[in-house]
Amino acid sequence: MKQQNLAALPTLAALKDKGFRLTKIRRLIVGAFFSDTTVPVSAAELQLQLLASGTKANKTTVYRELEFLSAQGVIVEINAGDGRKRYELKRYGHHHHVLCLRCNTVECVAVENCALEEQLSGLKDFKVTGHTLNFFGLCAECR
Amino acid sequence: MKQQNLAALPTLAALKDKGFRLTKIRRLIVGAFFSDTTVPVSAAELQLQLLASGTKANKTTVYRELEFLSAQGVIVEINAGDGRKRYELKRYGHHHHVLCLRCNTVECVAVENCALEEQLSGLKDFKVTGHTLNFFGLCAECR
DNA sequence: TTGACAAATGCAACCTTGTTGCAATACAAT
DNA sequence: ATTGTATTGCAACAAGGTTGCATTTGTCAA
Ligand SMILES: [Mn+2]
Ligand SMILES: [Mn+2]
Ligand SMILES: [Zn+2]
Ligand SMILES: [Zn+2]
Repeated sequence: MKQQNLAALPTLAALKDKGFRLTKIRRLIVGAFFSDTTVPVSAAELQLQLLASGTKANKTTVYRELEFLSAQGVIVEINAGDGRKRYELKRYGHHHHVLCLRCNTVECVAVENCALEEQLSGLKDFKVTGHTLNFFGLCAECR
Repeated sequence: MKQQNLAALPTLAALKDKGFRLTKIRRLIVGAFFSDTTVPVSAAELQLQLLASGTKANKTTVYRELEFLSAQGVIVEINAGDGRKRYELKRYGHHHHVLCLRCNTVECVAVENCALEEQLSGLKDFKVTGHTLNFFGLCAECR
């Protein structure tokens, strides 16, 4: 019962191949992103999850690991508009997000084929490289 | 040549009718929002504009005035995803924004009839009350 | 196994954006 | 001019995040 989150293993192996180390915290964080919850998670939430599972990680370490995993393309940063960044596995394709204004929960919203950037007009000299579409309102529990 | 930004006057008169005072800083800030630049502005930028035009306003005052004008429906808050809020006159209808990732300039993007919220599906118990669509990339000067 | 070296970590101090309590000031009605 | 209160300034605070640097730990080669 030691090694859960089997899906995380290829990712960890790839990181090791690139010369990075597989530390306890790194394994746990990657494992957390691969675990059941598909909800985007913030640095503080992640730190708490680690603590709950018995590992005390410094705030700086968590931030640095999130930055690292983003740079390595393992996770992506999500800015839902409230004051904190969240992260989720990059494997999910392009999609949008919904934020509850009361409990600040973020949900992912699938999107078939998003053509928002093509529909954009009136920007003569602006090179668009991406977009974020955030809906907000009240979730089931909060409405 | 004392009173510029004539378009700001009805707004100021309406505020006065509601019992609020027309202080120097309030006049200047409302005037700034009505002046030529239609680019969304942050608290710090606004404070600098005031300073450049000869009026020193405290940081707290600027934040409180932006909050006040938002509450009064004169301006709206914009969250472009970088770490700072911006504000613009509420008179422009619903539209979206473009953020330059290098110089952090924000531009407004008109939108004919935005049906993004109607097209949203798969959220059984979530009551959507609004959305923000931010494009990002490189502006003319930065690309 | 054991060293050695670099990657990763912890800590404290710092930064930015924004907020709060409270005393002092300045509108505007009288 | 006087007065009541909206507004302001100041200092202190708070959340989220970053940085420098000394210490620890993962990895690999001997
Ligand atoms: Mn998502
Ligand atoms: Mn705008
Ligand atoms: Zn909620
Ligand atoms: Zn730019």
